[in-house]
Amino acid sequence: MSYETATDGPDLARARGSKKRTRIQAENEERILDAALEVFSRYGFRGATVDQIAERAGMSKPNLLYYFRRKHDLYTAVLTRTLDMWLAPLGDMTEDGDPESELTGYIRQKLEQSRDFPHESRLFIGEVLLGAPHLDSVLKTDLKSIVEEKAGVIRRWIEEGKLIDVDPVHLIFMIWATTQHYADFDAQVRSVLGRGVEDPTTFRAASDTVIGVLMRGILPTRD
Amino acid sequence: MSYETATDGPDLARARGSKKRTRIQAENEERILDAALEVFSRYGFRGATVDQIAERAGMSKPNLLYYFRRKHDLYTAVLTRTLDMWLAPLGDMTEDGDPESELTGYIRQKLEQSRDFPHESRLFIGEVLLGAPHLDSVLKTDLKSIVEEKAGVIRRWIEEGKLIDVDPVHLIFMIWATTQHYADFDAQVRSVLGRGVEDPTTFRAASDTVIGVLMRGILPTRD
DNA sequence: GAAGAATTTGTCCGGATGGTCAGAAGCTCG
DNA sequence: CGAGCTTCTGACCATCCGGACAAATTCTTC
Repeated sequence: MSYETATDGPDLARARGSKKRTRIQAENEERILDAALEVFSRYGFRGATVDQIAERAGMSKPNLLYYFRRKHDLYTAVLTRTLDMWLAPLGDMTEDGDPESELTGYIRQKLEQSRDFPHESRLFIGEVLLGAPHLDSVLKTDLKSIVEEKAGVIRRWIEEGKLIDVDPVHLIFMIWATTQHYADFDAQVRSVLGRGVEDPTTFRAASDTVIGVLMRGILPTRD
Repeated sequence: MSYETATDGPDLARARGSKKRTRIQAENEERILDAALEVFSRYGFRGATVDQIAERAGMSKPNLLYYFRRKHDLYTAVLTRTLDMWLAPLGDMTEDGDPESELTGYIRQKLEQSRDFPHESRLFIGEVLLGAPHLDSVLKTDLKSIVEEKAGVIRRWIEEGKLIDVDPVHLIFMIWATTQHYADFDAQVRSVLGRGVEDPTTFRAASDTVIGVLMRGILPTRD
């Protein structure tokens, strides 16, 4: 005879319809997600262990598993939370306002993201590296559509003669690549420069160079 | 009583001084390294299993371990082999010849590398992502020195007025980032475009955009 | 063609790790 | 203050995986 009063954990309970989150739940889930982000981004999905995450979150493994029943659930949760933030700056880029300041602003935001949220960036690239098995569908829908939308904006700027003729999608790729580089390849950057982007001097040089070269590369000549 | 005629495996034998490699050794080590590259680049060090690599190499796990006694040895071997190739194009860039064709050539080579050897590129980034534990020392010596050398070349070009004033090291980072993006973020590129760089049209658009924007971004105006 | 070395395999081991489970402890609210 | 729910834990299990080993098989060489 099984123990009748036992529950199935907060996730399942909520999945069944009860929508309340207790104070303890909210706190712990937050702590767990933060810990998971750090560990997953550093060691990858397989490299991370549940014990490790639990320890960093300051709780026992079974207790962590009480909140997220499978390692995989936890990973997905962190990933989803991250993707939203990752995409946010692109959404800010609007057709009003001139291309120069819009694009410069976007690039700067991405660089700041790399500096301030390297874990998120690395978590994301780690997933993509593995072929994006957990968010393939999201990439093919959400990501694709926002890229297409913004590519449209850029294309209109080009038509108006405000930018030289470049492939908008590849331009976006270039922006992503050059900005994320400072988070994703942190170890490499650090080996060569002796410091990472968190160093103000490095950040300055990086943003001047990236913004300088990219903008010069796409703005019409008018010197 | 142990089996007296048993050997210690080819690697150890060679490490002890005997320099011969049998035909079988050469063939198998090659097969193993190829298999290891594919598996490691796809799943990362921890994600890859020795069984998996052995299977792909068409041999049993103990037999693979006969050639590389530890998973870690195998990983290091693949990584070293890869790093050399990864750095090669940069070495080709020489101070003679004009900056435009030298840099354009370099960028094109890196793009071709991304297209033709994506596994190598991904293996490398996977390692860097994890903080480059296995090749930290190599990065801090070999990589650092070649980057500094080439930064010097670029700096001289700038002094001669052949390039605009940019930070050479960050420029090199930009080139690496934009070119490797097509290998490392393959899954993302594919989600957005529906095809990867192996597609000639995509490759064309990518190289036109990357080379176009970067070169326009650093060459002095003369329109 | 046989001695001896190189290569290959089946089997096994121990540690790590994801996940389970029964119950203990803590909260909350009447 | 105590019933009933939520939260937490120690102990445990099954599986996966790197690696060891002894012996079988295949090469090489004389």
